[in-house]
Amino acid sequence: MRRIVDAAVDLAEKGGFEAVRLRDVAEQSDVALGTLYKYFRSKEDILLFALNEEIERLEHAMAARPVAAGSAYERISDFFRRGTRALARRPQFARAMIRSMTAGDADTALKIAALQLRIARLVTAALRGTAPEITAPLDTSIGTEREQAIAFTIMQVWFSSLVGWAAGLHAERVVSDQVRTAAGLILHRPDTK
Amino acid sequence: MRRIVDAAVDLAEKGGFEAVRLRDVAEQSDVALGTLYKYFRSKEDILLFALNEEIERLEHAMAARPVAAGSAYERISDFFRRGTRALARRPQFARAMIRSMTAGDADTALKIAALQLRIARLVTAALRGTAPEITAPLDTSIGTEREQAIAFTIMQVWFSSLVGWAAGLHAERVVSDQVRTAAGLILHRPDTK
DNA sequence: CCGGGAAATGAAACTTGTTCTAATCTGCTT
DNA sequence: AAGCAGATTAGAACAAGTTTCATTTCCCGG
Repeated sequence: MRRIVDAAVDLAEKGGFEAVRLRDVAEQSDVALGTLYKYFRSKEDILLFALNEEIERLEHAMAARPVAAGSAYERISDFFRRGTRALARRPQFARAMIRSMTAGDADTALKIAALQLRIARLVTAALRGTAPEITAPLDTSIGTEREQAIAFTIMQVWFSSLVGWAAGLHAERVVSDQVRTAAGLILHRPDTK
Repeated sequence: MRRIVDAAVDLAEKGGFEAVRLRDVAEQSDVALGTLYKYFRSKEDILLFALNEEIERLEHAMAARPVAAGSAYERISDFFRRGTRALARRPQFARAMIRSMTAGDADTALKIAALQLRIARLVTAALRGTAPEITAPLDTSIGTEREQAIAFTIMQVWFSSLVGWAAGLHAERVVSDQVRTAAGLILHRPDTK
């Protein structure tokens, strides 16, 4: 199962979503197709599992080195810049994961909702300038209602922008810029630039 | 070609994206598969063509009855409520179109970028409280830079929310609410509720 | 009326995600 | 050691998007 995910990630890094042919994944991980489908319901399911691990990594990185400097605007900008950078470092792989997020079947939608919560916790922490409590149960709500609304809204902007990036519509920097613009509008930055 | 789109829309209304089987589309529109692929590059291409027509319809509706009442916040909320309602009226069909938007190949990405511009023009018009100039060329920019940033940001929130709705994650009202929340944060509404 | 070329057709082939099946293997219990 | 349950395998089969191709139809200038 670890081998399955590793093989899928390996293929995704090389050629993106389409390159993750399940027959290849099965062969490269020394597993039969049937076994693969015992562990994962679909191709997207495998990549979402990988995405989950990436988010865990991001959680630990943010817990180890929280964005502390400056205003809320600066912290939010920095947080998403780091997150975007982490994705753009392996563009094909990131594209594959984003593609999996937009599959749109009810089955994976629930898993994505859970991922959203995890990220929202990180965003809210960055907004408040505190370290995220990554060991707390997911339904522990932090921040005021207003802070949660801000975090969620900027996450949505990030998601939209990432989808555009994944489709090849614009570059990594545009993603950071669009998020920063949104943060500026919400957090009353004078120079939206 | 009209027949092709009509057949695709008909099937999409009944069963969503998966129900649009190209063999069925071909049969229902009395056309061979090869002909279908002469006019459209892919399944998504057909549905994006339909989406384009929907946006045209929205343009005319907004030009005929522009949202004029109240504050910028109220106009924006009303605009997106109307847009969301128009989609939710034929949920399966809307899901299919949204699914096509997230396909993520470079080919369709450009078409989607053009659609974005069209909608952005409507949003900016709603923001300013003017009627959209739907006959002007698309690259005519209206509004200040700040207005364009606001329009674009709220569009991104709308898109994210629609993707969630299309995946069955939440109801139509949640889409309107999330957009309203974002508009409230940006346009300084006291009662974000 | 005729010939030529563009467009459409029908059908098969190919690809890849997903499912199914019969055979085999593995570890555990008695 | 025998036997059984459950996991695993190899491989076929199926579904649907996409491509290909030989043949037919259609239209139009001469």
